Amino acid sequence: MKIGSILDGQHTGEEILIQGWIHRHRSTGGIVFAVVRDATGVLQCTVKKDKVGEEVFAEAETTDFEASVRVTGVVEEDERAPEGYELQVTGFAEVGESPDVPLYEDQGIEHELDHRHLWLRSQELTDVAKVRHTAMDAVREWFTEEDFWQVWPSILTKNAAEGGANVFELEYFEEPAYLTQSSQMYLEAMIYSLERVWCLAPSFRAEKSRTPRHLTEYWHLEAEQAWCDNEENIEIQEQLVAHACNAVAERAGEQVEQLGRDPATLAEVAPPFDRVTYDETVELLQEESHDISWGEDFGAPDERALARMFDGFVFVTHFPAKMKAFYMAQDEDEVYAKCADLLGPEGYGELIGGSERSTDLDLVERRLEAEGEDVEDYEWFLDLREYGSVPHSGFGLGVERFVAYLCNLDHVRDAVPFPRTPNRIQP
RNA sequence: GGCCCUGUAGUCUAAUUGGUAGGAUACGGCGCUGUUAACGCCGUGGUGCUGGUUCGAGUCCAGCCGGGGCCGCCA
Repeated sequence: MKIGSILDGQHTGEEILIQGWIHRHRSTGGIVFAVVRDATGVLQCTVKKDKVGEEVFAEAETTDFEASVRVTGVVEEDERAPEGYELQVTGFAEVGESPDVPLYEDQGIEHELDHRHLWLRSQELTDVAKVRHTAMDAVREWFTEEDFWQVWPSILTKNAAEGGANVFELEYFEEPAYLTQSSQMYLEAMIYSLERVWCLAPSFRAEKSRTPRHLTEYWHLEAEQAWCDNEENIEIQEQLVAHACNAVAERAGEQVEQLGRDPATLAEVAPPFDRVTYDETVELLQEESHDISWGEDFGAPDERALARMFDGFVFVTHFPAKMKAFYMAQDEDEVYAKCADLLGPEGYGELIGGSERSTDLDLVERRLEAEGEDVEDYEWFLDLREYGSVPHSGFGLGVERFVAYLCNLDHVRDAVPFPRTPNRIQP
């Protein structure tokens, strides 16, 4: 029997069996209170010595925190129990003992990360996992509803892309290869048959970034659409994000509330989001005495200031083309890129980077060369512009950053079960 | 790549100008028939490593190792 269904009042008065782990354990001599957790909730099990006999009582009294147990008993409504229901125990069996489990109320961050495999049992990380699941579920259903096909690109690649030296290199038999930083180029290849595609794949950055917004391995939600310009691209993003926020509010409201995020704020998220151009943003920041001039990218403090000005999600559009990636479409003067970054509320920073893609074979080649890339490695990508080229756009969302926002986390590492940071690859 | 902080029992932490390392929690034992991170009493257990300064180092210095925060880079 699942604890959740007991807490829903479906089994009051019945004798049932639950299976779970010891969440709390108290004893007053003649009564043991064992609070048992399963994936659906926690339930207090009350073991009375005069009801169960010496042997069962001893088993319940000596069990450990986090031990796994099977408990039988009669469900009763009782206001003295933490959840309003408790199990009057008739049988108690430990399945797996748990001597000296290194989990405590007051853990330092180092201990917590060293024991991440156990700390995942905490209420907080369980709530985050459920919210993340719900958000990704919502994303999938939105894409399907909007005629997008989910596709599965390769993770091992020859193309460094994004013009970065920050790739993880590995030996692919005798030749060097890399872990992907973005699936974009593979998605672009697939729009010629499926037109609208999306993927959820890991991306890797070999960058020693130690900030609340960076992981070396993160999950990248990317989409690419044929026959789509920058404007429509933005509309897709805001609808997708709004749908996911609304779904989380509706289906995981309890979890986000527990994590300190008011579900109502997520329920209210709706398109259209605010938009500002890069030029306007620079002016706004300069008015607030930020040290920024035209042609410079925004820093984290700039993004936080912007978040305060707009109170919600905001798109910053039309960045100077030379600041942005080689594949972005540009205006006629080649000054601005047809792109948009989505900044999250409350200083969560850049959640999405997206753009219309350039179909100008010549321009893409020039930009690649300017970034010191070997054009030969990109032949296949350039081929896409050679054969049946089509206006198209796409974007990439940082899943952990989005989940961090949904869950009110102060660091993206808690948005993923096993965070990878520059000096942590275990557990 | 830049700036800053930090390392004391299993865990969280205290220790004044350098002077016998204290508490909490966990764990072990005893007690307790309605606990809510139960409680009461008793017990075990500690200064990351190497060197230096000093009569004396958790404290000051150097190096090493570990960890964290902020920024750049980006999602």
